[in-house]
Amino acid sequence: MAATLHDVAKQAGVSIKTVSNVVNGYTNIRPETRARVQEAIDDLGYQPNLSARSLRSGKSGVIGLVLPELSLSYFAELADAVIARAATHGLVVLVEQTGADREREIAVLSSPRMRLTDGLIFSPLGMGQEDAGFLEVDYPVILLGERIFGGPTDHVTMRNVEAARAATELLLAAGRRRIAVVGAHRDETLGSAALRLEGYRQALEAAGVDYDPALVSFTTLWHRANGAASMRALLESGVGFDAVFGLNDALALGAMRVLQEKGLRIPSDVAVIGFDDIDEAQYMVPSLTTVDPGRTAIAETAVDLLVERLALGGREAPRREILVDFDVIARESTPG
Amino acid sequence: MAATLHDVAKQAGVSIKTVSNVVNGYTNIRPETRARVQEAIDDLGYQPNLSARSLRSGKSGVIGLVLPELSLSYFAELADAVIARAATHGLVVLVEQTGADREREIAVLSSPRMRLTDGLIFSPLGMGQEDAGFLEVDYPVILLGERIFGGPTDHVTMRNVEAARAATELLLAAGRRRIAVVGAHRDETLGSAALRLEGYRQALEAAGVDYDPALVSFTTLWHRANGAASMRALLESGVGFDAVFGLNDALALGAMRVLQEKGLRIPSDVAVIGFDDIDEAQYMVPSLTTVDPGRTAIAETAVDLLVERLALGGREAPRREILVDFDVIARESTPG
DNA sequence: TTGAAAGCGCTAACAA
DNA sequence: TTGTTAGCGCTTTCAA
Repeated sequence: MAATLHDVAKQAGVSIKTVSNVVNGYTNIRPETRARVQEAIDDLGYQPNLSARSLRSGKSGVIGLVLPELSLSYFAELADAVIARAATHGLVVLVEQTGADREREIAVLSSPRMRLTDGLIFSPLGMGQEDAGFLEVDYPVILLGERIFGGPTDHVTMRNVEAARAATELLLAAGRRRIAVVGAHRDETLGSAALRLEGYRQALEAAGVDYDPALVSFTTLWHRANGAASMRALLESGVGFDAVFGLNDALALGAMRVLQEKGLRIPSDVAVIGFDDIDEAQYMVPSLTTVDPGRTAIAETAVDLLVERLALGGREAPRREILVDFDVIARESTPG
Repeated sequence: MAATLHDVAKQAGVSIKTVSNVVNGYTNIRPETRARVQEAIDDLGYQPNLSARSLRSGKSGVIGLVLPELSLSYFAELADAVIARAATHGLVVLVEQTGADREREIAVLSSPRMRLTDGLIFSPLGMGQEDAGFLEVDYPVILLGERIFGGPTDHVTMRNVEAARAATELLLAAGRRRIAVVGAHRDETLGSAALRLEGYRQALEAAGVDYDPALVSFTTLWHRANGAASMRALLESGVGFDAVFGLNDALALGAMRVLQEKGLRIPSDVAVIGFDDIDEAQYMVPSLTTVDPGRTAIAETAVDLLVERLALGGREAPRREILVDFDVIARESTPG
């Protein structure tokens, strides 16, 4: 049986309160008392019971991270950064996967399973603007991504439109005019896909290049396999193109694989650019030009905002909308 | 303020025990009572307080997953599978990263931060056989990996030696005789690196091929970057080789990148095989021949074993050592 | 500076 | 079938 505050108090010949004070590092304790208590703690191998502490204090020291799936490299690297940052605040992270499914995303927000977290970092992929109401919960939520804007919570996101525009402009600057897009979503006006497509269109328009819908291929989840399938469809459709904008890196890498299967050279025949700057992008052949959307900054900002909310202890504070900076990283898959 | 059992009981005009019974799905309740209680629960939006439940019952419904880092695709995919399997048991997963650092691995085992987990799935990379004693803790631990054998806990691992031997044999069968190894660790007799190297040596010996230490390159963490660096060193050393065994996929992919930079053709000049079968392996150009070490089976077995231990409620049971099956998956990076 | 005691919300033993 | 009650281990007033 694990030792409790009582056991320590008895052994040290002090009251339970004094032990608690020592454990929690309060200052006003006579040094010899502290020493005696500490000795008893070490002796008994006392470890505080976090459930009891949490019940009493209303805080568990656990935050939740809700994301589509860890098998998507972007989210794995995001989770890595979130957990690392949380650790610097003394917080641990409970990770939930939703499979990008709207129902599961909504369910997790009111799930008793998540009730022992003090707050949530929430990255939906299935919910849409019309679901913003579900974010009204009685614990702090930091929203990530671009499925919902102007919701009731803090929000950390990237400059999708500007970044996608910059990516497209890099291709245009290289003289490419027939730029295919892999990964668009149908009937969306919000979400990463829609926003990045918007950036693409803005860049075309600014350059005086016509938008050709035949160059845009649609898919659902942004896996490598879907990038490969989309590229096959584009090639079979016979529509000509001299560049590809993968709306994320996994799509771009899947597409690149198919281009090379078909004997097309990158970047001379077809230039390729991605989005996310996942680690593997730089080890491909050719290495993938991409956009660093500020993933680490997003993760760290999200944790920091959540910690601030937690410190508020439920008091109201204006919601914040944070946009992190991006970077276009030129590698071998684009000319120049 | 969130509703409690008391509030629900008052509203429904029953005792707190009855509400508890309804919440926990006990059977012996009159239907109309149940209905009345359920109505009050819905009405008040009652959600059980998990800290209180956990304090009282001694179980939190949370398991811990301790791994080196989520940025390594192997561990991201492992975590994905662990979380998914845990969900089928109604458990949530707290993820901790150790950075493959021995001190941090040891620390996490006795960390109060992990005290609210019911048990741990523990995948060390820094600890060694001599640290087995640290695994003697008063909660269930399922050990993963091959750093410690014969320890006090259940253990789920892969057939490293046999799988590495099979991988090497595939290269030998293709007529390769100068097989370089990327990712070996110095002065190790245990651990994935040592075991896979052992499998490599066994295959060579069985085929009557001499072991040439000059073909073995050493590194630390199994990142793509280290695979690339090792391959550069091998090429600069001038030692001739016609095949490469990357001790994991990330290393193999990093190596493959450098081979192609240098204008070597895969597999005609140099065949490449990896280990792990991470998702991206099949989208490389050429796609990577590799070993599927049974990652999903490991994850699911680990969760199931932990759930069994949890059900035991601390009663003794013989420790188990589980070896999952592997598969060699031939793709384009090897001939034939 | 330290102690006594209440109570966080729940489960489970026991009673009715 | 339902109610009463003790107490899990801790933090936190309030008092000494």
